[in-house]
Amino acid sequence: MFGNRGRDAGGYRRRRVGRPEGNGGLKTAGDGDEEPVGRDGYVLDEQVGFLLRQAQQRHAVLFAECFGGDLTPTQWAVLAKLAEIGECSQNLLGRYTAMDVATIKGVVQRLDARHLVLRRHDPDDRRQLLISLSAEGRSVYTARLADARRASEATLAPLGERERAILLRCLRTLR
Amino acid sequence: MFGNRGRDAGGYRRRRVGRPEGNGGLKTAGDGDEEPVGRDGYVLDEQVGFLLRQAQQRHAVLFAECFGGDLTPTQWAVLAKLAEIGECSQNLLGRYTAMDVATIKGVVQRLDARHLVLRRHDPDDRRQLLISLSAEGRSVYTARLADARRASEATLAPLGERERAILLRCLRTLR
DNA sequence: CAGATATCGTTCGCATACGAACGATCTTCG
DNA sequence: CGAAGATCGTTCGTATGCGAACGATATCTG
Repeated sequence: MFGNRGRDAGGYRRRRVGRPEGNGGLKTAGDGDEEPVGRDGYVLDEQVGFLLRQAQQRHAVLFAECFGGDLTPTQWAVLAKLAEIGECSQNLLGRYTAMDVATIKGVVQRLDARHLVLRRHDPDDRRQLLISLSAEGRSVYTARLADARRASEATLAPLGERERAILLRCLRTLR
Repeated sequence: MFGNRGRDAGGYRRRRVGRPEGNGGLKTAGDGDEEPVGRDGYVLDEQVGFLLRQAQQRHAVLFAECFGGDLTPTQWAVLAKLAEIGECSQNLLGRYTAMDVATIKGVVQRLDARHLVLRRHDPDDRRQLLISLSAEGRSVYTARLADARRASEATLAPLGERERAILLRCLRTLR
């Protein structure tokens, strides 16, 4: 299904982020070592942060493919969390979905513009803004659940059962 | 060293992205199941994409701590890659550092504003913009190498030797 | 050589992502 | 009650991150 993994589909080369294959004739500065160490033992391609960023990029592409473009991963996260826990203050919602107060504000704003969420002030605490799924938001959530599963599945596709479990456990530990 | 992991240091609560502990009295909509499945078997907190995003957030915090605020992960990636491969076209540099053409442009621009990189036109191919480390950029790279190592180390700290190796291998596979 | 095609860098628009500062409101404690 | 401290939402500035469109240039093909 995701056979060629969406990269370099044929004779032409799309403008996307992808590793240049091989070491296209580039001389690695600082020669002399036989080891696969590039410089000073620090190789960017082996650093967790760099790999994490790329893994997330890959996931973002697959996610967009599965969802056909509308609904970003963060927007979906908000919908899914609201479906899980029901009405919730914007602040708490941000913590549940791992978003900064400024970030969650923008995401909710865009979802509200599409009438997928409802916003109302908490009568008991006038500081709080309570967010919940609208009827349309709930139906969108239900309709897109299959896409979300496909996105996760597609991302983990290159891994076996055991590797998937270990990866998820490690990521949860790092979190 | 990073004992409390920078979260909720004491009596006050900083404004940061963090999981709310426990399930603070929230009723999970859709009850009846004993299983740890929240709704329809889809639990946001178990999805790769969500975990990847949070792992990267965590890394970003640790990276910023190790680097004292200046130099973002992407900026460091550019410096490190340039140190590895030497002068390079902006486009290729972007591919090596997994950045979009528009993104690498901004990063290089900011590094250039700080005189850490040099830019010159390729005389043989007037489309290309060749990027390289300036003298100052190289010394910054050398000086910060220890910080970069600490950032990677701090991120992987909660994992054992075997887990680290597996995680890195899995991430590379997903990439 | 000339047209088709590909590549490179730039720009624009949009969507995260977060720190910092701010005012409004709630809670706590004297 | 009243001041101090904490929390909530908003706004601003900065930095990624990517798609799309554009013009300039290089390469390929007939």
